[in-house]
Amino acid sequence: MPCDKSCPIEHTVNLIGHKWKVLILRNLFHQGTQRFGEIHKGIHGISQKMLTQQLRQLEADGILCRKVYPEVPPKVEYSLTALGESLKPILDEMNKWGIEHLKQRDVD
Amino acid sequence: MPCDKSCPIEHTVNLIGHKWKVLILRNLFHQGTQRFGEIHKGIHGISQKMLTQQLRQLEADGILCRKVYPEVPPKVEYSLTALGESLKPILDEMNKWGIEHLKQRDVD
DNA sequence: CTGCATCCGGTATGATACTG
DNA sequence: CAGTATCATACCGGATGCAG
Repeated sequence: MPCDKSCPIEHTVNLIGHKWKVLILRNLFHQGTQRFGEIHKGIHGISQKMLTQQLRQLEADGILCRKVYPEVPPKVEYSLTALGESLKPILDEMNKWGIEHLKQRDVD
Repeated sequence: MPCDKSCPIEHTVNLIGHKWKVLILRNLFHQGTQRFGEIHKGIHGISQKMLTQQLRQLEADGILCRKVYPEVPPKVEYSLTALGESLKPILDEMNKWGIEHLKQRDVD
């Protein structure tokens, strides 16, 4: 029933249903405003191209804000918008679940 | 800091950080135990192969249970395990966020 | 008839090198 | 430093085939 195109979960997934996007959000939630290189270092295994692509999509969806400083060397900062901040409860739940599940893993 | 390999969010993302997996979980949470064809119909745009692949991964990770009935015509049912059920709060938050955000969209 | 494995063509992704 | 361009590769979707 909620599986139409107006399904809330489907809508959410269309915006952040991608591994890298969640990890980008995690970084911004935890570190606040960050530069491109900072985010890149903080996410293990992502390529520059993929990071650029995902950042641009998140920006286009109004989840984060991209601020370019016209300097040399170039400096670009990314920060969460209000819409991005509103995703925090989801990230929190994922964090809580991960903690619980890692505890169980340790028991094994 | 939490960005090591033991980061809870990264762990969670590795298990369900995929668009189709979240939608599969949504279906099972909403409809309970379902057959392959039911899930396929319920998720718009997914191919049979992708559905099979994602279901197998979720099964391998212990999130859902696959039960084959040796009948003609064949029948395969998928249901959530206890581990899968424990993901519900995450789905709930995604649902809540989607509802809120769709409301804002309507205003536009 | 259902569930799913295989083959093939298009698309997305990763590694590297290069630019402003 | 923050990307872009290029190319090799891996992944994905669609059609087909097959077993039960």
